[in-house]
Amino acid sequence: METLAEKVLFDTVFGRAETSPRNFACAPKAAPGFGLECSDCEIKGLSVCESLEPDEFELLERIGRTLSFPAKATLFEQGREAPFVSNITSGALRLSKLLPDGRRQVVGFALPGDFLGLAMQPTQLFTADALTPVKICQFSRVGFSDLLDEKPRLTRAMMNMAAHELTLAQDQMVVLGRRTAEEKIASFLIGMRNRYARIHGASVHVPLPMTRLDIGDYLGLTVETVSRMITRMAREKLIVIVPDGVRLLDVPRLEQMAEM
Amino acid sequence: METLAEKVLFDTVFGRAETSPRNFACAPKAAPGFGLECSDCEIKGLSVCESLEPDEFELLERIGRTLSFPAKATLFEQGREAPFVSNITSGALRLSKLLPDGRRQVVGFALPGDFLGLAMQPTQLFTADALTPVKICQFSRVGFSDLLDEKPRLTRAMMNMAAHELTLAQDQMVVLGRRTAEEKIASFLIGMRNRYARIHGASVHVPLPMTRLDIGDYLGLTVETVSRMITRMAREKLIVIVPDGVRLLDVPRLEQMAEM
DNA sequence: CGTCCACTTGACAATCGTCAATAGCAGTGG
DNA sequence: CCACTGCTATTGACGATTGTCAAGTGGACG
Repeated sequence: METLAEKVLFDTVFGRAETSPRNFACAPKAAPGFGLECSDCEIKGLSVCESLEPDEFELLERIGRTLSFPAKATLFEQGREAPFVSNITSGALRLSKLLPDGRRQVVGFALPGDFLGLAMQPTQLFTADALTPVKICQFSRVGFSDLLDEKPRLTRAMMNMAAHELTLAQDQMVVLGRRTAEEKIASFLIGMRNRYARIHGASVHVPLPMTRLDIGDYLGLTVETVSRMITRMAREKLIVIVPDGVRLLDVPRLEQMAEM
Repeated sequence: METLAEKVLFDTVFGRAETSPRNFACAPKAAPGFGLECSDCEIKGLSVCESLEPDEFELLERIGRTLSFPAKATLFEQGREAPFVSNITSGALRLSKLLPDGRRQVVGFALPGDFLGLAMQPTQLFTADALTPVKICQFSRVGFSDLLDEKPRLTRAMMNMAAHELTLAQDQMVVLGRRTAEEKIASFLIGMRNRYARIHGASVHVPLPMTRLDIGDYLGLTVETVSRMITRMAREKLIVIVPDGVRLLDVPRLEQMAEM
């Protein structure tokens, strides 16, 4: 339901994707309460689950369940117990760390296919808030951990995913440490576009479900600087600001600014 | 032993390893000096190897070799082929990413027990330079990858290590994005102390094998700012500058400044 | 003894943050 | 329907932390 609404929003606001979307072929069933329906899963091809044989999904289905959260819901908080790990199937999350004095660092935005709890730690290392209505596929942490011991290919997939996240984190370090405000925004926009491309297919339309404050806390900037830079890029015809996102006008130029 | 060091230096300086990758998994070498001696390994308890049964070390010994590098040697360069992965057994490395215009971000300093090549990518994602003489335990990437498919516990250990690195990277994002110059230095010093504590045991003496420039490129600061902050902290009796490092005088205060 | 490099220190500049005011929009309730 | 509230975004003026430029010290090494 949320997914459908999202897709409608996406299509309404941004028009059709440049290349055909790959993952919305079949309509998902709203799963009431418990139980998984992996065979219907819309992000099968993106998640760690793809490393399992079809019959192995049964094991997952037994220890997992699907859950929905409304926008603005907090899925879990930094420092609390972490009894579950989960796989995002639709929606967007903000993952953030809070400093004692209130300063905040957004360590990432989680999208469909992303896994929460890679660290398999007993306590949460950051807070996760829903930016849109969100659906996840949730597993008991210890149950999932036990499953890893039985399914080497799943472990391998998790290792690859962790390694991939690590390289993204290192790229983000470069952005945070060595780039100007304008370059940070450019690299953020290009990065979001690339991430949506994996899910919806390539498009110059980039939904931004997070606020300017969230973007600032992700890039190590203030709201005001984010706003000024986005305004400036719009004035310079690099982008157009649309409701709930932006449209990229000069991708080559933006990519050059974001260049690694 | 001296012969080996010279040969390695030769290979390093003249780039033999990177231009003609040899497959050590298949090479039936029994040359004295080559091969592993895992039973004598000084970082056994710290590395991924600890996840293996004693008899499984034999497999590692067959596909790996030990190598030494002098200080300032470049182990590998960003963008080049990555035929090997390795485990650091002694020394310290600087891992850095270079931007087209010359700006540099140090993404980490690698110490004994750290693993290079977690991402298992065919090309290097960053450059690794020796800050001190370095010893590593090196494996062919594909050979090691194959071993992972046979040894689930090793895969699990690698996953945990990648996940741990990821949490460290996220902590570093907070430092880069949301901390002042002084806090960055404090958190860097406390972080280095904690890492050395795992290896050598706790101590207020913190060796700093890297230059101020390296520290700046790690923390998103300039050399001058790093120098000023360290000088100031020494003036305020938080630390004492000693040859090749610092001595921490007021650890509680520093920890408070670095607090997460 | 001279060169090189790391480090330090000072003066000045600029990017970005802080503070403040305002507009726009959605939701709420009289 | 409209006032009211609260949040987000934008814009301007000003300020400070940090970067830039420059000069100089000291240690390592040939």
